Amino acid sequence: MTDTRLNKQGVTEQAFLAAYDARKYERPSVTVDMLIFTVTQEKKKNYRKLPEKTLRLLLIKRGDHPFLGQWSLPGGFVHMDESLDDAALRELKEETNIDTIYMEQLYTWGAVGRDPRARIISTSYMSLVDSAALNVKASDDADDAAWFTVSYKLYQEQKTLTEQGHILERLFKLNLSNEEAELSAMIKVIKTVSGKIAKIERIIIDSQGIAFDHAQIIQYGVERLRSKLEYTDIAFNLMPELFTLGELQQVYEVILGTELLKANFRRKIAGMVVETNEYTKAAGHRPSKLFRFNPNWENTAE
Amino acid sequence: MTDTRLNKQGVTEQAFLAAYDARKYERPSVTVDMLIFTVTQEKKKNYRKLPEKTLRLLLIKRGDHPFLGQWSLPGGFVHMDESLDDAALRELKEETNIDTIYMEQLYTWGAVGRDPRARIISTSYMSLVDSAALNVKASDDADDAAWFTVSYKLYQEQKTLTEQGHILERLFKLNLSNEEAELSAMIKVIKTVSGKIAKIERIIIDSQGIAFDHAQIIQYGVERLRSKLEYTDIAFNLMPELFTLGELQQVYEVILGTELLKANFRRKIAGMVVETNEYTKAAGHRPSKLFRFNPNWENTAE
DNA sequence: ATAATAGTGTCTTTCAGACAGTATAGT
DNA sequence: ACTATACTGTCTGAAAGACACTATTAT
Repeated sequence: MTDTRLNKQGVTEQAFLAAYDARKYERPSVTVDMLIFTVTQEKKKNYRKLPEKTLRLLLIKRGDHPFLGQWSLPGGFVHMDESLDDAALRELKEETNIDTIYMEQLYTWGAVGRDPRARIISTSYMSLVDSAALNVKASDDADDAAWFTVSYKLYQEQKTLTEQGHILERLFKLNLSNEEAELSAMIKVIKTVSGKIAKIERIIIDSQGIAFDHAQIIQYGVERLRSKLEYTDIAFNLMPELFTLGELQQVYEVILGTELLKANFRRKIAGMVVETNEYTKAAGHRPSKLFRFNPNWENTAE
Repeated sequence: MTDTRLNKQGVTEQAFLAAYDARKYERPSVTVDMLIFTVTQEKKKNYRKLPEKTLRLLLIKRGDHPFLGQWSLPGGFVHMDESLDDAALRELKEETNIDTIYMEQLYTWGAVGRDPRARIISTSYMSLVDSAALNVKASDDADDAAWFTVSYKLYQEQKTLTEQGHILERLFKLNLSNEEAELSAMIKVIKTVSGKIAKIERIIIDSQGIAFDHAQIIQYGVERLRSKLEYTDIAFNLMPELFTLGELQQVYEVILGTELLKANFRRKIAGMVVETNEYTKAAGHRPSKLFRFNPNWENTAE
């Protein structure tokens, strides 16, 4: 349809668009930052014991200023001819070489001084990958990528009552470690309630070896991952095709940072899985049935 | 601290940053789009009946190409010296003249062709305002702003079983109306489950009078508002200082689009409110106690 | 008196948490 | 036999849903 209506300047839509020049104004740069999580197995410590699982995050060692030598989230600039999601998928593919993957937009970070180079606004994405599918081709890229074990805990909590409400300050400790490096950060989350108005503020108190504001982005991502684990089926993106319920429970436990009771856990996830006729072998104890994801699981959320 | 380390090109951080020029690359424009919700009262239809409440959204009539004459969300470009949040607050202030307000970032929209003028990436924010505080100074701005009644309903649902899972297609109908105009859109939400990989896609099927991809942004916002209503205290941002529990329930009902049972509703919100010694007057029925928000309500979520 | 809303009590079902018990492989 | 995990049954209490009942005002 050709719209022939005129605007106040007496110009048609076609002419208006042809004359439009976005470059008249200064614009920020836009990047995507990827939180790529996986869960890996350690070695068996004992012929009986199950191998321990750990939550891992992919980071890149910076080879240039700023934050030279520190670790940052993989990511890059959004091209003019690709959508935000496509840019995220492209970065993901570059780092992990996996196509079919769970990916979700998290949040867009837009503080003015968050990147010392220039005004850069960054949209963060979270994706979950099965480490079995990954190990085939990991970090074959030339850049200095490495997986870090993620630990995220509440460190201190303080509540102050005020006249109109209260202030809740919580200090979280984020630890990222592997054989090569040990990174950490403290993130302060301040919730101020005054009358009916509540405000939440997040500040990086101390960032050791983590570039930019990425400690905060990681904190946000871990919290989202934890909360979504409880009411969606995202955990299965971290699992191989076949798995035991014990392994699935381990994944929940390592992400949530708590122990769960077996009987209750099984009840909770019962509808999400389908049993197979296969069993594990060569365990120093009773073999367990293998399950797969139930693709007809009715998920009310999202 | 002055970092004197050199990168691979033998340049210090200081020199690197001084030479950095972001303008070398083409960049998209970044805007914020505001979803400003309020709940207003209709006239009493009967000396006994409570006045009906409706959920309202603020829209702006476009006075220029593209989408000339259609309605869009208020918003604008992010300046180079302000954060994303500050840009959103500025837009909010321009439209409503209110400072202390609930505001939350929703999602960032980054499809390539979403704006015919140029490559524009837009971060959407949702804010909730008390209509009582608002009516003092509403839309005094020169631009053509108006409040629209929001109706959002599931229209059609279709489930197709496939070999590896299923496809769930849901069609939602969004209606925005006031005395002046009647806008509508159909939004299709497609959830594809294949094996363990689930994908959600949202498409605008038909947008009548709503500019750009804003129908989709509104749909996303209404869904977020509904879900947050159930597990947080955001509803109180739509309430005046003092309110009756009946009024509060009306607000919940009009947003959720369902009727709630009084006794159960009261149980649910019991901890969030504090009673006062005041009562409503001149009702054609038993007067009701006035409540205020309980600022010491322990909210576990977020 | 009546129509409308205000406010309370309680039964049932569902679900989460806790815990105790039985089953079964490999060494 | 022992150890570590696999798997099941059931008690409890909390929360959600449904419904019935009483209270109180302006007209």
